[in-house]
Amino acid sequence: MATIKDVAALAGVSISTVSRTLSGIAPVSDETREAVMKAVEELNYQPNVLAQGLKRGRSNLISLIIPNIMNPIFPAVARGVEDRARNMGFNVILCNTDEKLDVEEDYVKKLQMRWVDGYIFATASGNSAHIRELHGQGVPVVLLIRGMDLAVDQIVLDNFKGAYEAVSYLISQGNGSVAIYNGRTDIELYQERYNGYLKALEDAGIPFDENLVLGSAQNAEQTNTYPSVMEMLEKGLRPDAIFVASDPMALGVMRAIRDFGLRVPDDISVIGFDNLEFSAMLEPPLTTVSQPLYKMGALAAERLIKRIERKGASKPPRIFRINSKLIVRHTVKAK
Amino acid sequence: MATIKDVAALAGVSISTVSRTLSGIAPVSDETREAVMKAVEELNYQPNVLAQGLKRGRSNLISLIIPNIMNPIFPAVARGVEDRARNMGFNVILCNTDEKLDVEEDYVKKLQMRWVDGYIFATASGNSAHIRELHGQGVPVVLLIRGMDLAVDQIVLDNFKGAYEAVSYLISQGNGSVAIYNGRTDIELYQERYNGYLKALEDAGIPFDENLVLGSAQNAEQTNTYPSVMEMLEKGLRPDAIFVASDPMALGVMRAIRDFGLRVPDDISVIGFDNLEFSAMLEPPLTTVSQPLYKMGALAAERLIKRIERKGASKPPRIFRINSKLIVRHTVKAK
DNA sequence: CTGAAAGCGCTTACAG
DNA sequence: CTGAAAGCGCTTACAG
Repeated sequence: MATIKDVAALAGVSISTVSRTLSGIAPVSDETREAVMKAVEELNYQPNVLAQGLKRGRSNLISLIIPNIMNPIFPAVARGVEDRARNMGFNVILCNTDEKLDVEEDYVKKLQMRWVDGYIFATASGNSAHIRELHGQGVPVVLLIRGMDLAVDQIVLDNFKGAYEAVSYLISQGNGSVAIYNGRTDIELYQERYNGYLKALEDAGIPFDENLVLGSAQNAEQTNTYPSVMEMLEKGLRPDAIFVASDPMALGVMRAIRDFGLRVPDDISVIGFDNLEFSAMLEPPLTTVSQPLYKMGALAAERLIKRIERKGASKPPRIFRINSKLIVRHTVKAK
Repeated sequence: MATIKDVAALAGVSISTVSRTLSGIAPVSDETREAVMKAVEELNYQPNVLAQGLKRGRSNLISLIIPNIMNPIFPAVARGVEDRARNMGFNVILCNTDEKLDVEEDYVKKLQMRWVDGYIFATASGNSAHIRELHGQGVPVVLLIRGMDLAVDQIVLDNFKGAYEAVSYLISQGNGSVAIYNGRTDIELYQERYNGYLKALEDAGIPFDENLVLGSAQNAEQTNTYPSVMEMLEKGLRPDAIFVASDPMALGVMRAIRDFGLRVPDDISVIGFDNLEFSAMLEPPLTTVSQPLYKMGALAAERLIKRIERKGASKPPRIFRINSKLIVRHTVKAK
């Protein structure tokens, strides 16, 4: 590939002049500019990003750190990050941590050697010392999907409101008793969804029944939803509806209801959370709460890169609490 | 961050010696080594990858170029690539092209400025001049999922065999007439699946009926499957089974069958292709053909990186034709 | 407006 | 076994 020297030689100027012409930062005479541009064109010259980075202390690389791209909420997030980053002249390095702290720390260490300019974290981890440290060193960081108590930009869903609206909708349709199947409440977003559920009940004057709380505490993931729902049904409990804190979990819930011999939504209504691609294609199509994952990813990338580019003189950090949207399909019945 | 100079100063040696000690490539006295290592430890020194790259002409970065991470077959592929790359000391830059040639070319151009060491392409594109060019320049390239006529490593599914087995299974269960809902046959893998379908019919002595061929030619994607199936049903055609060339398309097919008032599998059996995560959770769970996406991604990364490391003296390119596996669930009924 | 020079942080012949 | 020097491809004060 052609280097700046080749361009300088062909244009008959010094490499300094080539550099200045290209950066547009200093004044250059018209004829010089023309000669340089012609040479650039002719040689199809592209500046070497490694060399630029070494000089400027920048790599134009950001890193997206997520638990697992195979978790169905992340592809849209990643796509949003990638698209916006590309438009702003950055590439993104994708990292999967499986929620393992040591993997995450190892990644960050390696990426620092690479002079990655900024980090988007969409990982949980109660202990996030390495994120704090990064931020303490002045490295731009933004938190996505999962927030934490740190003075950086955060793009998170208004989970409380999303859950509140879903449960209120259920109640408005005449479903007097509403169960919840929640995720791990040590993850903040599930705790918020739980709070939204409680508040909706309270505002409707419906007494809380702890027998109607499934999942939650334990390491509850979708695989477990089936037996717990079965168990509840076998105990003779018959809520009018179940609010399920994620679409994949809702699948297991619906299957359990059906295998028990009941119908969705005729006997029990179900509402999910996430609005994954397959949710619309289920039988019946799932009513659920949609989060604008793509947009959230794009916003995260944009905030991060703006910070990278302004460096010190940035605006104070901000928490973006994004609104979800209820998607009404066919798993809720008016009673 | 500490640089090699700091280490040299602290250890009381030259930077050359530090470099040699760390690379382990040249002999160093024991006491020197100890002093250097102690300094490295103390300063928590990490060599600057940008500087190393500039010197060595290597970035330890590979690029994975796919149509769209939101297409459900790609998360597993990406995860496989990323895991293996990481184990081998490389990071991966993810690129989504939406099958647009100009986006893809633009990406490659930018990535070359970054001295990306190798490329994994999982994109179609009849016109793949830029891939040929890359390969012509001696840049390591591997093709994944979608092959082409080029002398590089390729990791592709044996689509012919997968389809052949699926259709033969359908026939063995007594389904005498089998329709196919195929993808765009200008994409090689769909053409191969079509050929497998034809061959299975032929080997079973079942005459080919062109009325039973849906999708295929047009820009057929999942959204379109519903109306075409409806149309076929309304024409009075009643195949015993439909072989659908992808799971997302199978969803629409099943819905159409059901909306028409028939049952899956009692009236019409359905078999998909891909074995996506949601396929097991459908109602009824989908019988389908599984491709080992994660493994294929990992293999692609491994081959690519081995080539990067050996450079010139590599083995001749090889086409890996991976076997699929029939996953029997509940959408096929013995007749 | 333009060029020569220093330097970003490394690696690697070249001497010794 | 070790150090001084050149150089990877750029950018950016510093002179002029």
